[in-house]
Amino acid sequence: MPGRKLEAEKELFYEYLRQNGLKKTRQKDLILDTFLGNEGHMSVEDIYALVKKRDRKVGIVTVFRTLKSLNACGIAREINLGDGLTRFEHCYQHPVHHHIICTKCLRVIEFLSPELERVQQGVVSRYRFQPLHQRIQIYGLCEDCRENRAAPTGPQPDTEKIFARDALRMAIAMQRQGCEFYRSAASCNQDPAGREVFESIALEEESHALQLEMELEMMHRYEKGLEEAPVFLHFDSCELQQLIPNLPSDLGDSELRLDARRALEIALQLEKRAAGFFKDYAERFGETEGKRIFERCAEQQMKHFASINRRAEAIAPASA
Amino acid sequence: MPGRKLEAEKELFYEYLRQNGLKKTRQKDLILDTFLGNEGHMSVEDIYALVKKRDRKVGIVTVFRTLKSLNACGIAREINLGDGLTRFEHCYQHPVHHHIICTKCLRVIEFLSPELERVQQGVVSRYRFQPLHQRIQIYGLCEDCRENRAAPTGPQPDTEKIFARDALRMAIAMQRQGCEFYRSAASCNQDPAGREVFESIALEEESHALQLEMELEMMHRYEKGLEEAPVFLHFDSCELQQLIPNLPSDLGDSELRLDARRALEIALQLEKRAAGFFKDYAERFGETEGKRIFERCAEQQMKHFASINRRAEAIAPASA
DNA sequence: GTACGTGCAAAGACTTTGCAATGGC
DNA sequence: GCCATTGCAAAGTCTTTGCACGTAC
Repeated sequence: MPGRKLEAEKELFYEYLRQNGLKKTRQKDLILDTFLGNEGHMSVEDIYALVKKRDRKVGIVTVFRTLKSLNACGIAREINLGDGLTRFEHCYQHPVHHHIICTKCLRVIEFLSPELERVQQGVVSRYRFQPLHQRIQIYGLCEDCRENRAAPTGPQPDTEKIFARDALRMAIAMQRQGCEFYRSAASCNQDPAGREVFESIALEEESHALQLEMELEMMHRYEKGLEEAPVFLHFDSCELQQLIPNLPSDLGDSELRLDARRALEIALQLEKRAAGFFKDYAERFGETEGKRIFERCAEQQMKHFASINRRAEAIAPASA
Repeated sequence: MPGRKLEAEKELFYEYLRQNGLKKTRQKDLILDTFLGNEGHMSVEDIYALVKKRDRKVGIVTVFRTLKSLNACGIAREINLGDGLTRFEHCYQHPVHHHIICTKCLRVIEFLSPELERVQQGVVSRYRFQPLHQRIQIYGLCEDCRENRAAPTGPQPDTEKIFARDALRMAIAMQRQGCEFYRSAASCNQDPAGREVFESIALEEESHALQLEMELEMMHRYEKGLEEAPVFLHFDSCELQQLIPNLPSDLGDSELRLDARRALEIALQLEKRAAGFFKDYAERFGETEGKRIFERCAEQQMKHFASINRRAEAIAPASA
């Protein structure tokens, strides 16, 4: 599985070479391999040192030139972490992100925050500015350095994996929240048929949540250290909360009475919103595993929507 | 008035020199003057070119060294706008801010967004990271470049002035909102004494708003181009809206009936919140004119609070 | 008079370019 | 065989350092 991605990256590079009339060489291959085999934010010198270990005859100029190519074809991204060196990070199927940099141990935390993006979008739009790329870097001291502890040095899972994990976590949170909503709606509902509807949908949500949790479990098993890796995608649980429909509370809370049809309508509302929400999220990201998870969730919600809709139509055929 | 700030900056530099056993020289003075006399984000070369016009014998090394000193004593701030040059911007009594950079015309828009700050703070705190400084830069195309217009070249007012303007604008918006609230509360209120209270407070707010507006007017008159300068401080009017108390709406909206005492209590609530709000804002910024405006507003709101409080006590002496 | 300041030149750090030999295709 | 590639050296860019002379205090 991880090998497949490596292959895809190499193929992408070769394709780039072909399309530009460039040639495949031992050195380029070696540099690509070295770059792909190392996570983190490496300077030219870093990569040169690693390459030299494998072939002492490679020149640093070739490393410069090859990294420029890797940058051009979307495998590497040139970044500047404020130390005057050009550094390169993995770019292929990695979401664009921001950096938190410890000025003491030089550890870099990558993160993404749709809320930050939203606020920023609001700002630039006031100037009618068209943003093309951005640089958000926060410098300071990490917890370990502040407390004079050694930073953990184990191999870090790569950002795409962490992003996928966080996407799954978000999907699970959504599913769990839906589940809880249907359960509480069922328990409040005095109408037996409506209650039954909520209960059955809660079960469906539960089963989907379990499925996602299992998937997350598998992911953790395959990827060492993934579970402990710091959060990458910051999502706001309030955002999820807002998708939950309000139960009609004109009556006292305990006197809720929704028949099957009304219950199904409410469920349709939630499923539709959730689908839209995930679709929206999926669209924010370039081709990544996380994006695919969001897409899948949106699809699944739409399917659930459709199945609930069929049920609603069976009760009372739709008008129009 | 602007001369006074210049003097303060020079004095700050001389003080720095004295405290570090360094010497005051013709060259340092010339470089400081040149830096202070030019807004914008100048590279060493830029400043060197300007300095050379006044004294051909000055060396670029001296410019490098002097700018390092200016950076060290808080008059200049070293920034990196992604073009590989170290640039310097005014720092003394200028709020820290972010940059939007047009990659075509190289124009730089400075901005500040407390909301962005808030989101960012939320992110770093999840990593228990202690942020010390940050770099937020958005690259893209400005409106003028997208539409192939020439960028306006008039002299830009400096950021501190624009910040002060925006602080005033915010204070005015707050005052206007309060005014509107008291007016509408008065018109809804069926209790004559309560209505009179709201009306009189509305007048006080109005007078304060007018005072601030006059101040803004003066500011515009003294500073060419200030009125048209793009927004620097992005504040969210919802944030202001949230300070407005909800009128008790247990009854129908038109049946509001608040006696003088209740009306005064509601006014106290608003004034207190507003004072807290401005105090909070003032605390976010270093020594700048904008900060002082926020502080003054907080004070004024506290005074208003006290005066309303006296009125409330006159009606019914406070318990405890 | 002492010690920092200055400006020149030189060095340093990072990156790019020129060029002759090499090696894909 | 053509032409991109490579690795060396050299150059380029931005910045800092070394040093002898100058000058502020």
